[in-house]
Order: sequence, then C-alpha cells, then structure tokens
Amino acid sequence: MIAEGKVITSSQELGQRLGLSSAQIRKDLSQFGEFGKQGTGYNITFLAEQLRRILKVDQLWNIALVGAGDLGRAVANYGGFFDRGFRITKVYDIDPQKIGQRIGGFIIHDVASMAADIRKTKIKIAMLAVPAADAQSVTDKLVEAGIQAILCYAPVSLKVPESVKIQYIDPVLRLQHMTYYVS
Amino acid sequence: MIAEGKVITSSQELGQRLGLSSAQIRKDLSQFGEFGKQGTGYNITFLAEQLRRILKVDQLWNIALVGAGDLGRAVANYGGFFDRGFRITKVYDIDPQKIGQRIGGFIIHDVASMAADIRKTKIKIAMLAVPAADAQSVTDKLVEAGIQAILCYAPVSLKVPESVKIQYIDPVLRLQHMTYYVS
DNA sequence: TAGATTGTTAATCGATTAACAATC
DNA sequence: TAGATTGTTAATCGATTAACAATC
Repeated sequence: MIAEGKVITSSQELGQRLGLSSAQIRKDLSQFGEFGKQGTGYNITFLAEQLRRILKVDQLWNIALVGAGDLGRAVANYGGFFDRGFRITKVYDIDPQKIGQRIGGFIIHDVASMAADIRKTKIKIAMLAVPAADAQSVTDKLVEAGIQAILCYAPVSLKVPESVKIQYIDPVLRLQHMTYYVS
Repeated sequence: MIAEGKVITSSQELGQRLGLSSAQIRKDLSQFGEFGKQGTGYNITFLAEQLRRILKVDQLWNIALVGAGDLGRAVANYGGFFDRGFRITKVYDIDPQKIGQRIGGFIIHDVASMAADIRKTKIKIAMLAVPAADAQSVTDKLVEAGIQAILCYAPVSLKVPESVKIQYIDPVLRLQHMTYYVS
C-alpha cells in the first residue's frame, strides 16, 4: 500500500486484501494497542511501523549458520537476508577439511568454538544446514549455548525446550502438503 | 515407530508423540475411515500405508522446475526429492544464454515450450525459482497450462484461482515468525 | 452536523475434548 | 470373562463474527 502511494486504510480494506474479516483485523490489532482513528481508519506508514516493532523485525538480527555442505553453501550465498533484517555473522562446520576455507565470503569455523562464540556474541538465532543425522546433537549444543530460535533445513523433527522456537524449511514437506489436493 | 520395530500403537501414544489429544487423533482418522481395532489399537504399517494413500504420497510425482538461476541450480542439485516421491523431469528458463545448458543433470529448456510440454506430459506440480518480478507472469502461464500446485521460492504473494494450491519457501519469513518470541 | 470507522462487548459458530457404547 | 481401546455422540471451550457505543 505504501508503494501504491496510499496514506490511509481501513480494517475493511486490510481484511479484503488479506482474506480476513474486518472484525478479525480490528480484534487482532487491538490486542497490541490502538492504532486507528474512529471515522478515519489507519495511517499506513504508522501501522507498518508499529507492526514491525511488535514483530521485532525493525532491527538487524545476527545469525549463526551451522553446516557448510551443499545446503550450507547455498544458504550462505543467498543474497536475500540482509535487505530484510538478517545477517549471517558466523559459519561453522565439523569437517577439518572445510575449517578455515570460505563460503559466500564467510570463513568456516570449527564447531568446537561455536558454543563459546555464541555465548560471547549473544547471537540468538541459528540456521541449521547439517545432515539429518547430526541435527539433534548440534541443536542440543546450540540450545545449551543460549540460542533461542532455530531455522532447520534438515528433514527431521527436533526436540527442544518449549522456550526455544523452531521453524523448518523442507521443500518435500511443502510438496506433500499439496498432493492431497492434486488430481 | 516402524523403525523402532513397533507393530501396534494407540491413539493415546500417537497423540503423545504428536502433541495432540487421543480424542483428536481418533476424530481426525475417523474422517477418512476405520483404521483401528477396539481393545487393540492401530497396526502401524497398515496405518502408515493408509495415510500415504489418503495424502497421495504413495506415488512418484513429476515436477517442472522453472528458473535456472542460483536458486534454481540449488533446487535442481538437491538430492532429497526422489527418495521421498518427487522427481524433477523438466527445467525451464527464459535466458537464451542458459537454454541448452545443463544444471543438475537436466537440460535447460526454453519457457516458450513450457505450456505445451506441461499440457502434453500432464505434469501437475511446478517449482518456481524465478526472480520475484517474474513470478506472477510465469505463474499465470503455469496455471493456464493446467498446473495444479506450485511451490514458490520467490518472496512474493501469488494470485491464483482457488483450485490451484500454493506453498512458499521463504527463509526470511520463517525467521520473522520467530523474532517475536526472541528476547 | 452527518457519515464513517474504530475498539470492544455480546452472540454465534466451529473445533476440541470428554464420555461411553460397541467390541476386540 | 475382564480389560482395553476404538469410533462417535454430546458437552465444552475458544475463536470468529456481528453489533454498537464512542468519536473522529
């Protein structure tokens, strides 16, 4: 809407664009504050700012990448993170052959130094691109070191304390979500 | 459970492992049939077979990949599809420089021939790894050609008819789902 | 002032859970 | 036969929607 040059919107328009009812929009927003004006609606830039603040995407997050194989390399080379508030600051692998080499401009560090690094630099988010068989043990180390969120590229289900958030990137799972509907 | 050598399970055990109530397990399964035995529970291999059939993941699905840039190359080289019932059979790009070359063992074909190919081969699922700016126009062509499900790697929101299913792979979106909970 | 739209309360709807007859 | 667990109905819970006073 900002790109379209619009200044004000309403719960009705937001609902229409998002496929929700206007009541849902107002109810959800009201959980976090009063962002609109009666009779007028919502100022779009103000609302966007508030939403970014609420979701904590109004800052730059540092990320540790674990795993420098094919998948890790693809992730490290992906250019879409920085623009959208995320920055890989460290890359780790366990393979002595890889340690010291570079991928995507990052030096590959030894996982042995990972826990201490993460504690020191207070990195909160990690991306996991290790083989499925290693994912749980690496996760345990990350959690122990104070990581609070993990984006996991391995096709496994990780066990973590409730306080740690996990999201998975598994293209096959996404495909499987759709086959049911395909005839 | 199969790997663990177990033969029979119950709605209670399934619920426990999945973080759901036993009633939820029974209710959901009963939507599709009667898979258990009173007093005994569910035969695990039989249940798994039935679930695969219901979800249509008991077959090999052919997939068209559109876009042979960095992302497309990574997708084409990803070895995890075939084992899990998906096979890329065609790769397309619009760049004359790329057409005829190979990525991940696939010859890159001209998008100009895509619609006719898809109609002829009856491919139902496509993966989209084109620049965000091209995603909608390519999607329109795919839908027109009869594609029923699209896995989109571009960070955009695609407009498609209700009958077409879409799933997105956007690591930044996944990261943004977690920042709210990170302190 | 009249019209429009918010934030919120009350009503409705649908999903989850509890309970139990059926039966292995 | 006694114990266990299913599939399903009824009860409960929570989420969505409708309605409206407040007010810009």
